[in-house]
This record gives sequence, structure tokens and C-alpha cells, in this order.
Amino acid sequence: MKEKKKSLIKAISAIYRYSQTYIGENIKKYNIGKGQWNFLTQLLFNEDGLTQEELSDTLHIDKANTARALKLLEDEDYIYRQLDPKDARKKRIYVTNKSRVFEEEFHCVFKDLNKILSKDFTPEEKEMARILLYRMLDNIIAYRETQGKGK
Amino acid sequence: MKEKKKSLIKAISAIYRYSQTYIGENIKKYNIGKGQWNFLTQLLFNEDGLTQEELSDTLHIDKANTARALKLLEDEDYIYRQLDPKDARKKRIYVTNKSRVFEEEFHCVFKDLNKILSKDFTPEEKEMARILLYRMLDNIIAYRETQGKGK
DNA sequence: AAAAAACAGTTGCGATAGCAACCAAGTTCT
DNA sequence: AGAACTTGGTTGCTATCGCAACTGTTTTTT
Repeated sequence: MKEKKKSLIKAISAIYRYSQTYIGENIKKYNIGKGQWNFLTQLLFNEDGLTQEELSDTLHIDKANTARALKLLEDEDYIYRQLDPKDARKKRIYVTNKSRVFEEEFHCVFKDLNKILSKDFTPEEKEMARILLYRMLDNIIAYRETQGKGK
Repeated sequence: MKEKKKSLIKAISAIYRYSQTYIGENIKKYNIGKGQWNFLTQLLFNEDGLTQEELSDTLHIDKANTARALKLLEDEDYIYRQLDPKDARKKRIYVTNKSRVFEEEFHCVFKDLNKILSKDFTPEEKEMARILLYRMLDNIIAYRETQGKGK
């Protein structure tokens, strides 16, 4: 029985899908879906007031999805859009009070997921995992840029 | 400006999506999509003759998707299904000669992706990334089992 | 042996994702 | 100023994915 080396991408795929399911289950009660968490956490825990384009770039998500996800978040009153007074093409996205009310609860969902994933990791291993993952991400972004898909 | 610790799952999500796009582009010429590579590589590079359920379990993919992906692979003549003579519920999946013809080319797509992701990694870092990722996967699988979603 | 339960695979459904085409607002070029 | 181009966002399309409900086969229970 030949021992095949298991590929990085197989693990990443499975972790991604199971994590999405986990997130979906744990944010369902807020009436938002697993396609929206990325945007909401970015706005809540990093910075709001970004345009949709900036959000897309930061999160590496297609701008069409960004438009759709933000629409849903807006419908549920977690964010609102405001036209940039300097440039009427841009819509700047801000979180609502409702988002702030649930901020801590949201945060827990992601802290918990992180704990699940890195269970029994030493602090050094956690840090190493983070570093290696973000290097992989940078690598594939750099590759895409050589292919002319910079953005 | 507060320095936020970046989460594992954000990186994993982005890597997953970019990798899926990469794979999709590179296997398009074989008339198969990014939803099918996981099954085909498993059958080609590990073992065929598995049932759909076994494939689902190994790849951590819902059995409904397995059925659909295999249907497409069968339509394109990369695999065939054979009823298990001992148990008429089971369909065992085998790769075709057509698959074997392209085996090396397929392999390159995934080797190349692996190279892109782990660019500038030392051999130790590559190994560490693999180990940590599979531990994360095992962790979330174990968590799911505590939640009664063993399979 | 008949009924009930378990198992393997399929289908229906709704949500998410990327690409391409499009529209409206701003910028640049002549 | 007007034409051409760029930029930011939206919509249409198609593919993927997980869950739930279903069909047909096998096993277990009584």
C-alpha cells in the first residue's frame, strides 16, 4: 500500500467547508448566512467606512458577491450604505447599532472556531499556522498577479 | 491604529477560493469543473473501486455532491460505475483509460498549485504546514462528532 | 416470513461563488 | 466642451455545495 503524501489543498478545502458549515449554524440565529460573515466581521472588528471595492480587495472576494452580501446585511439592518459625497460612484459601508449590540456574540463565534481548529496547538504552533497560511495566501495572490489577474 | 490578529479561517477561505479558481482554469480543457477534481484525483492517485459513500467520507464531501460530481465525470468518460455484486445498493467507482491517459497532466496541475502555495517554503515549513493543516482538519472533524454529526 | 430499521444513492431546494456584461458617475484627452 | 476611457457597483448566468426528503436494497427484529 503506497503511502501518498496528502496535499495542502485537500486539507484546506475540507477545513474551509466544515468551517463554513460551523459558522452558518452559529450565525443563523442572527438571520445572516455564511456568505456574509466575512464582510460583517471585517467591518466590525477592523474598520468600517470602506467602499465595496475596498472590501472586495481586502477580503479577496468578487465584487459581485460583495454587492449581494451587503444587500442582505443591509436588509437585516446590520450595515448601511452611504454615498461618498466626494464621489457619487462610491458607497461607503458602515455598521449599525444593531451590529454593535451583537458584536461580542459574533466575536465569540469566531474565537470558538479558532479554538476548535487549533485545539492542542502550542502557542508557537498557532503562530506558525497563522504565518504559514498567510504566506500561502500571499503566494497565490502573487501568482495571480503574474497571470494578469491583479484585481 | 489597532493591530488586529488575523484569523486562520480568513486565510483558509481566501486560499480555498483562489485555489479553486486556479484548478478550474487548469482543468477546463479536460471538460471538467472545479467541483470534480477532488474525486478524480482521489480515484487516480490513491485508489479506485471505492463506493460513493467511501469517497464522500474520505474527501469530507456531502454524498449528494459526490453523486452529482461523479455523474459529470461519468458523462465525460473519466470514470465508470459498477454495481457491487455483493450489495446492489453500492456503486463502485473505477477510473477509465481516458483518465489514465491524462493522469500525468492532471498530476501536474496539483503539483504546480502546491508549488505556488508553498513558494519559498523550506522543506521543514512545507512539512509543518501539512501537519498543522491536517491537525486542524482532524480537530474540526472531532468537534463535529461531539455535535452528533459524525457522518 | 413480515415489519422495522439501516444503508447507499439520487433529487429538490436554497445559498454561495466567480465571470462577464452592463450602467452610471468621474476623469482624461484632444 | 465632447469623446473616449476608467472606475464603482449591479445584474444575469452558471457551477458548486450542504441539508432534507426520497427511492430502492439489505439487514435486523419479532
